[in-house]
Amino acid sequence: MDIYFYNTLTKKKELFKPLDPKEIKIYSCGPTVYYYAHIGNLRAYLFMDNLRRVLRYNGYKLKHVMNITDVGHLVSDADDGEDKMVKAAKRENKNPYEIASFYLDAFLKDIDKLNIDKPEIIARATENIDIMEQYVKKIIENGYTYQTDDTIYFDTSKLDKYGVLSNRNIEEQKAGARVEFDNGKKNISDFALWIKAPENHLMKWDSFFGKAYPGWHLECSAMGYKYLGEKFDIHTGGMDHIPVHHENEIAQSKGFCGHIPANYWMHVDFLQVNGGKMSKSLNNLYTLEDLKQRGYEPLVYRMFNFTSNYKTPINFTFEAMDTAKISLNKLREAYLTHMNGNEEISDIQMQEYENKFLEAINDNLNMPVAMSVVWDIAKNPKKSKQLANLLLKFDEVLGFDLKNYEKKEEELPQEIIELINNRKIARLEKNWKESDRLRDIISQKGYEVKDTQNGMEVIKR
RNA sequence: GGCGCCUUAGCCAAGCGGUAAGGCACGAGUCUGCAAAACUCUGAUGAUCGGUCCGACUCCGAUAGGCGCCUCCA
Repeated sequence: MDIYFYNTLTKKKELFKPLDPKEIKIYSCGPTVYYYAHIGNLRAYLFMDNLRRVLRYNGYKLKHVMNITDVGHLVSDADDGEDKMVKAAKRENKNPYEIASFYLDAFLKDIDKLNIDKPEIIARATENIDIMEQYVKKIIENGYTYQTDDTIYFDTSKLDKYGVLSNRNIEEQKAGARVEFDNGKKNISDFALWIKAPENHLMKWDSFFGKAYPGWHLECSAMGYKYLGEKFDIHTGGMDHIPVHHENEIAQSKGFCGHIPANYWMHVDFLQVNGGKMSKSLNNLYTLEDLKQRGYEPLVYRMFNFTSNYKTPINFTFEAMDTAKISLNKLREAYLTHMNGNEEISDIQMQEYENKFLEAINDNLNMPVAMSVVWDIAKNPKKSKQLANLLLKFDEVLGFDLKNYEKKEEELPQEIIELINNRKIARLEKNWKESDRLRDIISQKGYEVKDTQNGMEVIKR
């Protein structure tokens, strides 16, 4: 079935045509590992996961690269700022390499917890300095650069057009730019490719330009080229990458080989918190760990994300997280219930479910609509293994790990077990007063008591 | 100063030029000694104003509010 993606390059939803139907090539801008990922960051990787799973559900094989930025990026083009890695290193009294490996590890753990399907290739910038150097040399050879005492700049005025993604153009920006024009740059949109390292700079490499380090945007172009070639199918990233990072990647690629590196550019919009930006100063930056402490397992956050489309902003509220938490439990319960059912579902019905689901996910990853199909199945009054298996199939895209879900029989402390037994006796004797008293005690100790048709059920809260 | 986006019921939200998916909450009911759970039922005329059209939430314009980018940021 046809797949449609919204393409930032053309600003339209387009039919997806792979370069090579045997293998889809994707590049995703990954994290800069200088601190814990917050849930806004993680939305981007849930999107990436979603894209992977949808393509695979459609039968495609993937070659997907994600970079890990462990080279410090300067705070600005002018060489007067500290870079993020160095800043973090100072903060924690470690060297930048220790910072990188610590937070890379934390990041990988987070995406595992979210059940995110990892790209085939995870490439660290520091391990690819050589390819970046080659890349720059070629751009220089092709005549797209100029150099100052300490920096090699990309000359954006040499391009036929700069700003194809974001509709920016050099002239307009000059007019009302808020940013100071850096000394040495010819055009405001020019950017550093290769920078001579000051004496005290910690991360630097020997190169044709002396001890130096790469500019901000180079790593993605170079590693994309290394693993995927001059042209690949899809490039993903956050909204914020559109105006600078991805424009510059496009510029670099044009300077390197004359064309835009990817056919489809897909960007995730931001997660907002209570209608506004998430920021440290507002004290609303949450990590997975923060959510866990408030009682939301990581997959709840996954569920929450499926209420909206990736390319619109989503508003994070704890009310919505409660919704997601309950929903996830209901879906799991429904799955188990269907698993134990034996009713027949017609082929026509089954086919309709499959078609609707596929149509939704292939329509630019429309997860809200896909979920409506899932709920339709989950709430089907006929209880059927066929439906359970269908949910399992859809779970290849959803990623809730239903297959491994089973109702956990909580290991209850002896104290609680005794209370439960006493309550059972009280109930047999129809001593409701005692029964309620015991329920209150159990509840006070943090356990929830339910009297179902199959007897008493006690769950830790 | 420039570029762009958003505004749909209490909350998260989808789609669509022809009279608004889904989830959760709320409310009502069934069940139960009660409670919880489960199940059933139940809600919006689309920020405001104006225009185009036989017909607009869906297109155009204005107003209000919000968000993002132009500087590291998913």
